[in-house]
Amino acid sequence: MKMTPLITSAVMHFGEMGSRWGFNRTVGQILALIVLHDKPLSAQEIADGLSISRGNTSMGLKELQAWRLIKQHIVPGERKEFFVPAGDIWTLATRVFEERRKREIDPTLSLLRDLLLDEPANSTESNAQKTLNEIHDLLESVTAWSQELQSLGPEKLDTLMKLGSGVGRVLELKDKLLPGKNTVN
Amino acid sequence: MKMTPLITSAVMHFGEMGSRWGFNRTVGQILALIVLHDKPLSAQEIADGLSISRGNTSMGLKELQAWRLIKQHIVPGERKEFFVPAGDIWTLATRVFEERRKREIDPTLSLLRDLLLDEPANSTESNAQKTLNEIHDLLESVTAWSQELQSLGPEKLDTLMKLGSGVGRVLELKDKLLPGKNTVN
DNA sequence: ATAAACTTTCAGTAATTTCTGAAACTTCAG
DNA sequence: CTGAAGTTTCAGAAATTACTGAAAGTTTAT
Repeated sequence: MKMTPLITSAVMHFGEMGSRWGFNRTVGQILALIVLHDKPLSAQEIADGLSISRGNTSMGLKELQAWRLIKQHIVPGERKEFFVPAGDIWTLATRVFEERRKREIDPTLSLLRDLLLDEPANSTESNAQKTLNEIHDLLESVTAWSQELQSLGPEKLDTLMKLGSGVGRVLELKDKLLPGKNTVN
Repeated sequence: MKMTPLITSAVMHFGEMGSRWGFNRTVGQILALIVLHDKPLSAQEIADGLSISRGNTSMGLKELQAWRLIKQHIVPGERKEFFVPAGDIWTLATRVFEERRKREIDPTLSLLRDLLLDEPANSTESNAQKTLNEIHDLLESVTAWSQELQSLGPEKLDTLMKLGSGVGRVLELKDKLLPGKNTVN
């Protein structure tokens, strides 16, 4: 499997960024390698290409499958397992986004719900609860919103994003269009 | 400074989540502590409350200031420095979002621009470039979008988020409203 | 100018995370 | 059933990241 200079720099970069995106260096590298090659890759090719151990490769592939970013690809007549991206770039981005939401927001939402059920023991707690409640509401909005965006699908998402500063204007007009929706101001 | 059970669990939780949100455990704990207390806190109170070293506290506070999540608060007649949240919950969320975008997206965007300038050496590279270009466009959309959302401000953002499934419908109607905007489909 | 009250820095240590590679496991062909 | 071709697991090693605390730095009052 070819590792041209261009591909190498991209792979290395995605490795470095990996840790910021919720997975570790090798997982990032493996993902980049698989996404940038149109041909399905075997675990061994990946290990060789990145000069990492076969064991590490196996764990990385496992994690990428848990994130639903790659999938197995069966080559008829071949014993080995091959891997390909689980979808197009938009799909992958969406999955990363979704998965991070699960890890970064959901556990907090769940804790906040519990904490808000307790009776405040004094004014300090009562005040803290007020803040926790704001955080809770914010996270719920974000969650609902992100699920809404998910359900739009790539094309509409793209339209929405390209709408750019039009969003503000659409928002101003929305009351006339959608009288059923409640207004905040 | 009181550490009631409720506040303690919240602080501990935000500490654990901290690493997932881009900063480390103690930084998360310090932030939670400051946000949940209406009174300004001194570095010493924070160190004591969390049982961490004064040095670590100092570094944590520095980082939170770099993220623009807390600010100094001068108490007349006091020599010590006190710290308070840099704004309301929405402001803080926005800042975290913005800061993460800078760390997680901008460097990649910049690398991709460079890689796309190179002439592809062969068909493998040319294919990889096609994919890199898709990633580039996606990240640019996300960046533009997130800046757009920033500029709406908390109230409108809240309206937009609460709009929920109305977003899809607004989108369908937008052509009639904003004939100037280009359409993707 | 001194000292008290406070903050920051940073070298060394501790804790955590990641990686390796050998052993165990699985699957298939003959 | 045996062994070859492959995959996974996991204990220990390596690398990275976070934390401590003593020393150096800063600011203010006298």
